[in-house]
Amino acid sequence: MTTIYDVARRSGVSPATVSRVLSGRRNVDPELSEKVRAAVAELRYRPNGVARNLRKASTNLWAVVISDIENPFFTSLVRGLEDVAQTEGYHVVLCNSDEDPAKEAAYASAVLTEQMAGVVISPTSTADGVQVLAEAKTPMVLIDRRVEGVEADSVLVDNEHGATEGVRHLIEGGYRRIACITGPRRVSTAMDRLAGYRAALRGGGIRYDKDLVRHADFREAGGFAAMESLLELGEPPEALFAANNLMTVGALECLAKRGLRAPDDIAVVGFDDIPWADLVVPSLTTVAQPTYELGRTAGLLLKDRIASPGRPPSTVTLRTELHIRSTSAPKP
Amino acid sequence: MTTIYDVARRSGVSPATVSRVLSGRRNVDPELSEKVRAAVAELRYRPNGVARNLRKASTNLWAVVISDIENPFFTSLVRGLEDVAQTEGYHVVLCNSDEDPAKEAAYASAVLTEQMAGVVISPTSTADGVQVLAEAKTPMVLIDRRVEGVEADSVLVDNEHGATEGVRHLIEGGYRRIACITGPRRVSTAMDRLAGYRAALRGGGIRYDKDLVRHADFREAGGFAAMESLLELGEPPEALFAANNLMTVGALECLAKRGLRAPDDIAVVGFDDIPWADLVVPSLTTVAQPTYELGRTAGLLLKDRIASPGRPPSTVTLRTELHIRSTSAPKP
DNA sequence: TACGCTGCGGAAATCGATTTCTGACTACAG
DNA sequence: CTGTAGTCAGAAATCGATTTCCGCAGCGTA
Repeated sequence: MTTIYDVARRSGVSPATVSRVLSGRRNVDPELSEKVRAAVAELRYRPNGVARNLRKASTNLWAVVISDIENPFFTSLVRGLEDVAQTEGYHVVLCNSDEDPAKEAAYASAVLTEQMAGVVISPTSTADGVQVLAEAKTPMVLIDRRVEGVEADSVLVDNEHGATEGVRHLIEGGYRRIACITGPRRVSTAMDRLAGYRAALRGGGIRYDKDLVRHADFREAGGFAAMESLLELGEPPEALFAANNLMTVGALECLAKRGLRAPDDIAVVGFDDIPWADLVVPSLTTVAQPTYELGRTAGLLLKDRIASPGRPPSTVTLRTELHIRSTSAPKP
Repeated sequence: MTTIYDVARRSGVSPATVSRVLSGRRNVDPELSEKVRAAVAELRYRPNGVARNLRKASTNLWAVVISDIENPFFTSLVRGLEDVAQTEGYHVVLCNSDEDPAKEAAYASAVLTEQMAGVVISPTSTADGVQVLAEAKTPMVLIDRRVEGVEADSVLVDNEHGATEGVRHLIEGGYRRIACITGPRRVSTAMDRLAGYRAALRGGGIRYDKDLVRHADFREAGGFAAMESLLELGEPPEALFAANNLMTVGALECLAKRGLRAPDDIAVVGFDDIPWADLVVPSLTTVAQPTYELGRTAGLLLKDRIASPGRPPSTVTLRTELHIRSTSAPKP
């Protein structure tokens, strides 16, 4: 490998001068500067980033810790983050935690030993890794979920409002027996969306019936099972509000398997958009989150946090958007 | 930050001994060893990965250069890669090239300066970055596409065979005027799938008609436009074979917009599975690629390549799988 | 003329770990 | 009792850049 010393020797200057020419952080005699550039080109010199990182005590890596890149919600979010990272000169390290606190903690540990510049993280239920990172004062942005007792920049979505809007839309369509499949009790988004559901019922003068609510695991299989159990009720629901994309898909599969159709047999509104929702027939009504924007905003916050570590933490809340399609058509 | 020197001082040994205790690469007096461990715990010492990387002249980073993580094909592939990386002690840096050779080259350059351990790359049309990396002898695995003149491990899919199977299935359904929307001429997968299409026609005794073939850009808009142009033919096609997922979606959107339905007005087979293809009504017949497996295989090859750099390059070709669903139902 | 200030290049310290080299000590064979 | 091989701890070199510190030269001002 050619080093800065090789370049220095070749161009008859000291390594310090080479460094100064390349970083442009100090004036250098144009003649020497030219010689250095020539030597760099001739030797095809490429600085060693690791050595630079060591000296500078920082890297240009951001970690993004999410539960699963295959979930379209995170896919798009990561893309938004990567676009910011790229323009700001960072690289993104992808970390799939699979909702496993141990994996989250392992990644957090890697963030620290590898001296990464910052982290964007969607916390698992116990947020083990978040605690470690907070303690180490690593620049960190929480996305999607809040964590009790941790002061950090966050990018959230107005889950309660979004859920309310989705459920209100069903009520306005004439549905009154509306079921809800939400996520685990320990996850803030699950509880917020449930709260939104209840608020909408209240607004519509409908009594809350806890038999119509299921807490599943935010996964496809969980949505499927929850739907099955709802259909076994003596008086099955007329409509369903499902609190994330995977559980919505699971519920739809359950309906398909039973030969039931939306909205004729049961109307459906799902939280989270799914790709090509328009192509699904009947097309799915969703409470869409601005996922790309979520990632982009997280990136911008992280950049600011790194630039001014002392700044008090800020929380950005983005709005959801109700995409009315066919599965929520009003009652005939 | 606490360093190995702090630990050494605290436990009354030399830094060398601390290093040996922690790496376990040499026998150390159990008593000293115990002292070191105690000091590590007390000081909450965490080795500095950057310093280690510098000394060892290698990092534990893999780059994965793909065109767009939002394309489900790559999403799943990246997940497969990350799973291998995790078990092998590597981290994955995500690089979206957007099919732009300049971006690809920029990422290749970053791979070199950051001393990443290896790269998994889906080359853009001119493969600028691949050339740079090949020249630098960086451990590299090509995925999805071949590159002329570059000897490297590759993981490919039997594109020609998959395309043949998909088109043959249409022929068996009684369709004879079958159109094909494929990708750019410079991309190997586009040409291989076109070759498969032609082979199937030949096998079915159907004359190849170049008016029924469109070269688009592998994107949604391109598929849409290509479909429009096919529908404007004096005698429009009875069936369509589209050579990737995004163009298939674009074509379907075009059909939807015109009020045409598959398979009644035009039968459709698409290359690449799409998520929840079963939920789309009518459900889409696809030539599915083993995308997760593709990423996993690439990871395993990369691991081997790093372990034994001298080994001659190997190519793994995986099989596609025809998923017969509704859009290709036989002609009545 | 003397003094101070500025601009710029080079020597050397520095970042924090790993690893080579050296020397002390032990054990065992002759 | 001596010589040799083997173990293991510590001193110091090392990875490759950046940056501090120092010294020299040139210029302006009193």
